[in-house]
Amino acid sequence: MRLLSEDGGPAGPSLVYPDLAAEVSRREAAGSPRWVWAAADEAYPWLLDRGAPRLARCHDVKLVEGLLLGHEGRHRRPRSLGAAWARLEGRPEPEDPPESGADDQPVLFAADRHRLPPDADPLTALVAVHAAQQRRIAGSGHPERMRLLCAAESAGALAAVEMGRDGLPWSARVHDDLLTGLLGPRPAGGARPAVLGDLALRIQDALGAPVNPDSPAQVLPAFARAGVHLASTRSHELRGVEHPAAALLLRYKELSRIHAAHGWAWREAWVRDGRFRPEYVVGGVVSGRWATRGGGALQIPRLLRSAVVADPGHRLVVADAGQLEPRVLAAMSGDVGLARAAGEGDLYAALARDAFAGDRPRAKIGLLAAMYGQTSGEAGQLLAVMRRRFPAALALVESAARTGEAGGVVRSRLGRTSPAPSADRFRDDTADPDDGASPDRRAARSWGRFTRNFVIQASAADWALAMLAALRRRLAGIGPEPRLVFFQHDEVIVHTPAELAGLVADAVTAAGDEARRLVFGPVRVLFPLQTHVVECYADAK
DNA sequence: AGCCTACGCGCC
DNA sequence: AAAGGGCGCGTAGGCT
Repeated sequence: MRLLSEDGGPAGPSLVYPDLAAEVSRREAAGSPRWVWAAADEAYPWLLDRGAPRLARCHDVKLVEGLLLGHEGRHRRPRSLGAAWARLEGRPEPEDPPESGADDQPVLFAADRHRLPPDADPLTALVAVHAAQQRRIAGSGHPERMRLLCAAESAGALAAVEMGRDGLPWSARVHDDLLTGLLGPRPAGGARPAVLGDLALRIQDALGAPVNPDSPAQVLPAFARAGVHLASTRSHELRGVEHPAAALLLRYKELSRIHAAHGWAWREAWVRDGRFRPEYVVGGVVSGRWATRGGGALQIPRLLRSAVVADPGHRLVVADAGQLEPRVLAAMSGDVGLARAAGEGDLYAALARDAFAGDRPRAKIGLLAAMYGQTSGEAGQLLAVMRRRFPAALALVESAARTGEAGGVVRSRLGRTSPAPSADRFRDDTADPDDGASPDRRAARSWGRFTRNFVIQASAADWALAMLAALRRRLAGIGPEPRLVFFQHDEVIVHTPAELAGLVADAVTAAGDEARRLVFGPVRVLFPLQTHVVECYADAK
């Protein structure tokens, strides 16, 4: 195993260590190095498997390359170390390898893993690409912001590996009791629970026709024959239907979804040793949100959250940033009225009091419409109120929408950049504004809604990532036991010995403040993290 | 059989 | 006048 010596630099010698994990351990304890590697999702599990400690900091070349390419308007170029190095050398770029799950790649800087040509020395390439990335960061419009973004993204990569390995505490017994209560005893051989078959029969009786309740193509005509004309079989539409089959179908949908998506088969696939271990994909969403592979980790139904139970003597510290996106809009736009509302704990209530005659639901709809670009129904009217009372906030989102409609790109607070619209999804026809309903125009408006939301969602992700990185560092300061076990957009769960839960809760609050300061500077907007110390996730709401 | 899209629903 | 953002993943039903 090789490691670049401290005084090495691009031309310096590399050192060879028979036991790299031990050397990494020694250096991590001796100082606070920032480890530079091609991709944390490959190198870090490999090191942890061999006894390396948790590492404080890293620079993930692949993730940083993705951020820089996006910022430079080259979203679709390959991001691997080999591709970045080939661009530096003026060689043809290799395609990125297909994303895949964990593997047992036995070496850290193996050329083929990163699409390096056979004659390239991986360590030389890594050093050269890292240096070039530092120059590109320094040359970006806001170097401090881009540096922070790259550091937070890289820290996120460490947290993602750790969370995927630690897993979310999951009680098979509680889960089983829930399933049995809803679906009856587990049928043998993966068969459909009797409750579902029974509901299907009752639906057929009610409709007077044999239908598969899972098939909208069969259900719609069956309802039509019964005199009920529906545009779709979506739940919100069925809820307004008097026909007895509607209620039965709604119950069927609810239960069959639990069975199919989070039933016994799901648990056998994803829960081992009392832990649900999804694979987090950092940078999996262009806005900077994480994705997951397998297990649907970002959609754990509320109904099943009672199965998330702390170990004996432990607690879950559950923290979520309420109303994050409107607070982000307030902080970024500097809108005086919205910032005043965002200086309070319940932003929507403050907004309602200040501008919507105390009607909180209408205030919420108006604000969401501004951020999502909704104008149908009541939203259009509420939007007019928003525009009059919060002009700076509306100007920000509407400017982002216009940029997108014209084919331009927008950036988050820290510089994460929206992709340019692809030619097949978008053609600019602003020269022909009278043709209001043309497919091209609709596509442009759709892209405008995307960029409108991007500036908010991506800046919220900036904050969340900075918060996660700060929290991870603060938890390490408490000790080895408190562990991040879940992260979902604006929510984190820490699993900790009960006696440390108070310290963990304090660390959460401090991390939120730190993220606000780092990402948005000295703004009055609050980003409150609601923190609950519980034994069971379901008790946190 | 595998691959693709449409639909629908869970989460934020 | 009208225009609701981002995901993962299940089944159905068509295709090769």
